[in-house]
Formats: sequence, C-alpha cells, structure tokens
Amino acid sequence: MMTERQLHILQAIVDGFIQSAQPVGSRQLSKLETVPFSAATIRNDMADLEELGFLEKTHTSSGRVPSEKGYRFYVDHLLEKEHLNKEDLSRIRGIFNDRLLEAELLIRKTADILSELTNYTSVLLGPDVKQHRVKKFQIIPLSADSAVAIIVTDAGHVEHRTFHVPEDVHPADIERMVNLLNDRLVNIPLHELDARLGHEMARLLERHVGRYGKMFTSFRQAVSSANDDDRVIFGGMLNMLSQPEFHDPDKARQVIHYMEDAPLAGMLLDFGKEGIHIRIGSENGHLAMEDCSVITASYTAGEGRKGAIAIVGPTRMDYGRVVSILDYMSRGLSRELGRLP
Amino acid sequence: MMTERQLHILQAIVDGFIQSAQPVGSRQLSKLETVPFSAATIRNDMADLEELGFLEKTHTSSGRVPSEKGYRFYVDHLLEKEHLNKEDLSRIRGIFNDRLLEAELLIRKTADILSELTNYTSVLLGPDVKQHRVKKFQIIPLSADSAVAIIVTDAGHVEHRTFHVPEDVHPADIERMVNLLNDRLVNIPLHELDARLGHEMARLLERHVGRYGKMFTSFRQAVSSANDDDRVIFGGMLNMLSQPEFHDPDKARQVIHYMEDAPLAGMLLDFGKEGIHIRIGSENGHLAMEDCSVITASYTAGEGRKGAIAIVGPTRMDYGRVVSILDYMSRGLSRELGRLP
DNA sequence: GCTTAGCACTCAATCATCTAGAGTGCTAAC
DNA sequence: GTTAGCACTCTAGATGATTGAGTGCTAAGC
Repeated sequence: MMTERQLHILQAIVDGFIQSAQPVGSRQLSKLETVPFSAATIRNDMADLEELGFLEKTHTSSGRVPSEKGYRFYVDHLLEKEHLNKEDLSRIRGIFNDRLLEAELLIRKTADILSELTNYTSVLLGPDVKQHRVKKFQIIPLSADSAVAIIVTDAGHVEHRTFHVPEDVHPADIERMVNLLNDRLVNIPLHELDARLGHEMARLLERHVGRYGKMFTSFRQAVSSANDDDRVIFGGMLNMLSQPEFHDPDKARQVIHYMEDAPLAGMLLDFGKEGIHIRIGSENGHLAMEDCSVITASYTAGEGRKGAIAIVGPTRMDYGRVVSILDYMSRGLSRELGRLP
Repeated sequence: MMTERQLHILQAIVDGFIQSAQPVGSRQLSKLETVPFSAATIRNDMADLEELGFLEKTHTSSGRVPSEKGYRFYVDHLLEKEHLNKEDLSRIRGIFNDRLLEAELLIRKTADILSELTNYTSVLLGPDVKQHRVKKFQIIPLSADSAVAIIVTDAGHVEHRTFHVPEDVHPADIERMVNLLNDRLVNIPLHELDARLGHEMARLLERHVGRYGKMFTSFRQAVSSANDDDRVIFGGMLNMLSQPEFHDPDKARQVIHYMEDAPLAGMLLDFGKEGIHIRIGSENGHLAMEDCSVITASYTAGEGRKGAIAIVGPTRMDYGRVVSILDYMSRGLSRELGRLP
C-alpha cells in the first residue's frame, strides 16, 4: 500500500524537516543525492503520502511537513539510531568515571549532560526513596523545644526534618524513643513507615516512654511529610527557548510550566515498562505539549529501584540521536547505580 | 537647577513608562489630572530634562523614555513607597503563620511568594551555613565499603555525604573516630571544620584509632565538599519571560543564564550593608543585565547569620511596590528566622 | 517673563500593492 | 511508470502612501 520509494521520500522529508525546521518541497528534495527522482515524481508520491495522512501542508502551495501520524510512522519504521561519535561517548562515560557515591549527585550530573548533548530539556526521575529501607533513626535535640529527626536509608539517602518538642519532655524519653525505633523499625521500607509508626510504635511508646504524646505526633508528622517532589530533576530548561517552535514566549512558558508542575513525574512513571518509549505531540495528552515529543528510557538500580530518564523537545526533534543517547545513558546509569550501596 | 514642575514631570514620565512600557509623549501627559500643564509646557521641560540626561528618545519624534540616570534620580529622590493592600499583606503574613521550623523551607516559600507578588524573579541568599556551629557528628555504615557522614548544626541544618571506607577498617574504629569528633569539634563553626580536622584531629586519630588513614582522608574530603551553591534560591524564573523587554528569547536566555551562573550570589553578598539597595541597568556590571534592575534587602537571623532577598526585573520595574514588599518581607524574615533554634 | 496655542516637520506603524521565488497539480509526452 | 512543462497559488519581502503621535520653534497671551 506504500511503495518503497514513498517510504524513502517520507523518510527524507522527516529528516529534512528535523534538520531545517522548514517545510520541504519537491524540487529541493530532488536535488539531494539520496533522492534520485524528479521533482514531479516526488510530487506525486507526496500527494499520496498526504492522502494517507503522513504529511501536511502549511498552506496550499507550501512544501510538506510531517503530520503527527507521519512522525509516528517514522519513529516506528524508519528510525535509524545515530552512531554516537567519540566525543559524545567519552562525555557520557566521563560522569561514570567520577565514581560518585550518591545516587542523587549522579542523577543531577546525568541531567546536565543529557541536556548539553541533545540541546533539549532533560527530565530525570530518581529511584523511589519510598522503596529504600530504614537503616538508622536519629534524633538530635537542638534547643529546649526542637529537635532534628534523621532517617538514613540503606542506599545512603538521608531524610531529615526539624520538629517541635514540648518543653516537658525529658531527654531520656527522646533517647528511649529512638532506641525503640531502631530496635523495631529498622529495615522496613519507608513507605510502610507511617503505618507502622501509627500501629505498633504508638502502643510501645505508651508502655515505655513518659509523656511521649505530643512529641510523638510531632515526630510522626515530620517524618511522614517527606516530599516526593525531589524525585524529578530537570536539566537544560533554557534549551527549550532556543528551539524555533518556542520562540513565542507564551508557548514556552506554558510548556515549561507544565513540566515543572509535576504531572510529568506521573507520566514518567507510567512507563513502567522497560526500554525506550516515544510520545509524540498530542500523545502526551495535554494541550501545552502539543508541539512536544517526549522520549523516555527506564533504568533499574537493583530490585525495586526503578527510575526513568527523558528528553523533552519539539516534535521536530532529532529522534535518532536522542534515542541513541538515552539508550546508552540508561544502560550506564543502571550499571552505575546498581553498584552503589 | 531643576524646577519643581520638572521634577513632577520626570516623576510622571517614569511612572507612566513603568506602567505602559511605551515612550510617553507630551500630549498624553498633559491629559493626566496629575499633570495640569499644557503639552507645550511639558515639551519644554522635557527638552530640559533630556539635556540634563534624565530622559531619552527612542527616535527623533518619539515620546521620552527614562535614561539610566533618570531611573537613578527617580529612585533616589522621587520614589514613593507603595502602600501594600490587605491581600498582599496577608499573603506575606501567611507564610510566617505556618511556623516552619526550618530556615530552608521558610526561604523557599519566601522565594515563591515574592515572585508571585511582584511578577518578577526573586533571588534569595540563605544564611551562611558555614557560620553554623557543629552540634553533632554521626557516621552510619552503609555497606562493607561505604558510610554516610552526617553533621547537624546548631540551627538544625543537616549536611551529609556518602564516603568510601576501606575494607580493612573495623567498625569500632569508626565509632572511636565519631566519638573523638564529638568530643573535640562540637560547637566550632563549619568554616573552621576543615582546618581543625587537618590539624588536631589528624594527630589525635593517629594516637587513638588504628588504620584510620584512608578512611579519614575520605571522610575529610566528603565533609569539606559541602557546596555553597545551595545558598541561592530562585523563584519565578518564568516571570522573566512575560516581561516585554525579554520577549526576545535570546535576551531572556542570557539573563537567566547569568543569574543561574551564580555570580549573582556574590553580588547579593556585596550588599553587606543593612537595608535596601537598588542597582539599575549597567550598575549591575554585566552586559546581560543591562536592561535589568536588582533590588536587594538584607535580613539577619541572629548573630552572623545574614542573608539577602532580591528581586530581579526589567529596569522598567515597579520600584515603589517592590521596595515596599522587600522591606516588609525582610523584616518578617529577620524576625521569624531569629526565632528558630 | 512664564505659559500656551499654533504650525511645520519627523518618524513608526499600518495597510495595500507588487514582485520574486518556491511550491503545487495536472496533462501530455517519453 | 516516469518526467517535462505549464498554469496557478501562496509567502516573504520590498515599495509607497497614509495616519497618528510626537517634537521644536515661534509668536501671542497673561
């Protein structure tokens, strides 16, 4: 239903448009060495491709532009992974050579490199801290009426929050509480913490610790308010501005606003599946993202520690290159994060 | 050398331009109730003001626009603080009512509110963590070859870093080291920490702890790499984009880039002095900031804990309103942060 | 001696008109 | 099936006229 030549021409058009951001015309195409057909022939095929819904015209006598369906077809059937050059590769390897011991630092760096290599915006979803297991509780009194609660997880993540301690609480009570916590709740995953605090700890404390009431409430509140937001990290937000499709500051604002406002985190999570996924334009399910494509790749840092890395760019983005980079990077990240505690 | 009327007209022009972003002409001005002079009179005064360097024309027959010198004069002599309305005030008070116990959270919220109230970008410089005093050291072993070092400061700030522990180090050695640290180095300010570690601790450890060498180096490195960057927090970056003077995406990029690239932190620090300071256009000392003004206000959260809050906007910004907001906010912040541990 | 009305002049912005260039669709010839 | 040719379309850019806001200057008015 589509000739070999038409496929070839479709590919050439998408490639051309990705490169120039300008509608590509038949005459222009026919001049390329890779497209040895006359302009008229190309025109005929273009007409067919348009009828099939893969191409669009911006106005009656303009060149063609890929439609969303066109991009989808290109991505599904015509995409050729770009072979990364030495410089890119060594750039990526560079961050792994640093042997960073903290997942968060590694992920931050990854975000920067990704956006620099692609010139688009990168969005990374760190491993879910809630899956970590408690390694140690600490409470450090600060003043007569406040203390810092610290939880260290098995992956070396540190959560901390200052909370209020009623004046009548004895330091020994605090110590007893910490000991109980460390005896009973070490090694449980963070997402269970609040429930466990509510059930068994409340009862235990009642028995062993004097006047624990208000302090415990305050502590529990502090500990449970660990924010999920930190999971999402951005790199190269500004790159958005340099894409011609976002020269309109209002459009740019909308897109950046949408990304920062976190539903993207959920979106990244959606890709529970392994591997690389591409969402084009309206497939992102939001008006602001109509002209954007999102490419995600998942990584795994040991059991239950999944995350995702993504690139957000215009629909007209360099899919081949981005897919290659994300693929290489996600593998590296899995390897490196798996190595950490 | 400048008549009362000229002052009045200068003020009206600056106010007008701030409001409309358009050059203001004599006819337009003469229509205002606050300027009861004929267009011709205004024209004459305008000509004088231009000769004095306070006004500029964008082209031979355009209205007038304040020059940098004009803004400076306006700010120094004509500025009237805006009386904040109830809504604004309650908005600001709102964050203080939350009674947050952590300086960082309070500052983050402040950044958001500031940018929302002004529609410009806010830049906050948190209190210098290096001035905090050590309250407690902790080291939590994570795995055979790594551990988390934690330092809690008297203000409840928590620094932590994962570091490498050579396999041949005995857990008891770690414990001994932590005990020594807590015996000797509690209550010193963080900025002295590295030096003290280098001097006395090295000697002490030599005497009391076996095979401490590599671990100590690793620990010291980890502890000393505490990053200064976190001191600067931004709010409302995107507001920059909605200012007509930054509709050119390239200009916007340059400004945002400049701000993120941290020399701004130094700039905020420059204002060691108390109170409110205004830098207009080229006074900021960087090409990218030519069209920007920066208004800073200092705050103090107890001895040695100084910080600054600032608004970055176009030179054409609403100085009166911003000054009022910053003034009110910095007082509140001083009060509130002083209350914290 | 200030202030103002009046007039000639300037410039940016807007609109219509025109042209060049790139592109299309269709038809007829190869 | 492929291509050359031709008539047609549409955008981008240039040109020119028009309008409106603004200026500077001069002379009249208070």
